[in-house]
Amino acid sequence: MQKRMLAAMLPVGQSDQPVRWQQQKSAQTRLRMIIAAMDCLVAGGYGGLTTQQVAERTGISRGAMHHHFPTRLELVTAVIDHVFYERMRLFLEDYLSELGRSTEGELVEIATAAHWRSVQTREYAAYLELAVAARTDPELQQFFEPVARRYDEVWISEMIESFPQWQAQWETMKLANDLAMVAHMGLLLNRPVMGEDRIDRVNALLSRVLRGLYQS
Amino acid sequence: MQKRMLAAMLPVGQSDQPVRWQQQKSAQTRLRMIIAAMDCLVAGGYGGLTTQQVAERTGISRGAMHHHFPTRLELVTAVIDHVFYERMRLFLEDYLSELGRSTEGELVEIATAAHWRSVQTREYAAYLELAVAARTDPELQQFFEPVARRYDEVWISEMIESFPQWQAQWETMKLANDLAMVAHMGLLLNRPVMGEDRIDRVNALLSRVLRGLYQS
DNA sequence: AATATAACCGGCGATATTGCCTGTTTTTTG
DNA sequence: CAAAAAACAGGCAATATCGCCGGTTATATT
Repeated sequence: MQKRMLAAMLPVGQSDQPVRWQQQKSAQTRLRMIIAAMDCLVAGGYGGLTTQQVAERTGISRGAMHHHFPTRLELVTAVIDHVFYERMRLFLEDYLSELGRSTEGELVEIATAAHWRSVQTREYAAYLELAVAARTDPELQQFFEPVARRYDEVWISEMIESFPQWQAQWETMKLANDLAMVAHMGLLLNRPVMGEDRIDRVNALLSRVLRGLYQS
Repeated sequence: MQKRMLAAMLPVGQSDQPVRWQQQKSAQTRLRMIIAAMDCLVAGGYGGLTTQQVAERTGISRGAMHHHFPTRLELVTAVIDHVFYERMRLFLEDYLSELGRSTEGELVEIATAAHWRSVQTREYAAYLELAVAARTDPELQQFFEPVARRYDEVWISEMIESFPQWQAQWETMKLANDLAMVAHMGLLLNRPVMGEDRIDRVNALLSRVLRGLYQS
């Protein structure tokens, strides 16, 4: 099931593995640049995503950079695709491994805990910077929002198919997912002010609320 | 009660009203610049808060700007103070007026609805941009976080004193407030993707959860 | 092996932003 | 009324970022 989700979010140009040396090297360099750009986002926000920084972190010249991504926006769009794909991949990897490890326990709590862990990854931090910047940058918004909507749709549809036991109350499932999503994002942004203790209490309340939702 | 809250968040230099013409004019110009800076934040994020834009929106030259705020950071700190103060003032104004208008009804729901309205103001949008930028900008963080913590403390302490009927379960009150705070922030950031319908449903669920919290 | 293609390097000009500086007008003070 | 102080205007150098270009090395094609 997770393969279908990932396939639906796969960045363009990554579907077929390269065989030529140059293609492989090119893909590697592109990936290193995208990861460097992600690090720039985490370190300095969208404003800190500068071509010089990316080139320096990647270890290549700005000339080579211009060869792979002629303009900054093209790099940004590649980062957008990569971030959404990796966000979903890492969540599925973590969630499914946790699902196999714990013999029993509430699925809702496992999924909620996995989601909370997923928002603490570097990929989510980069996504957050892009999402916030897209609200005030029309150029970025133009490329970010469509992908964000597609990611949301894939997430919802796959959630429905992955939990057939709750298919009857899939509206409730969507609602619970939305609440966890927005609450976790808010917790992350308020972490410096709130502190870990209050965050843990809110997460405990959230887990209790979501569990109750499915039982009603 | 609200006077004490506001006094605790009052920006420095605004406690005594100016009497001289020049002082008054200077204060007016400074305020216009701060408001223009807020508009810049809402329009283009923290990166869009540029001295040229502020001067242009205010209608003064960059030279006059340098007279009132020698450096960009000094303007930003003034904006920080103003945003927190206005955020609290607008919430209290709206909440208290709504409290006097509706003869009965749950206090929790009225407060929650008022808080949801408060996060849709221009002042909150500016606060959000500053809060997000402060996570990756050490310079901004240095001035933002202390004020944010003080705002949080004033909010909590005043909440406790304003609702003596729930003083016995003030831990629950803090928890409920935290959940509403983070959920509303997350809703706001996910609005472009989620859409109004899902937001309304999450808000309805949130209201139901918070009401239940106080009754248990 | 020779040519073509791709990856990569370093530098240039254009643009934008910041801080500071000099000069002018308006208000306050002695 | 003259001098001092404050509000305001416009310009200049320093810095940073972006897009682009010519040239170089490594790889692929025939």
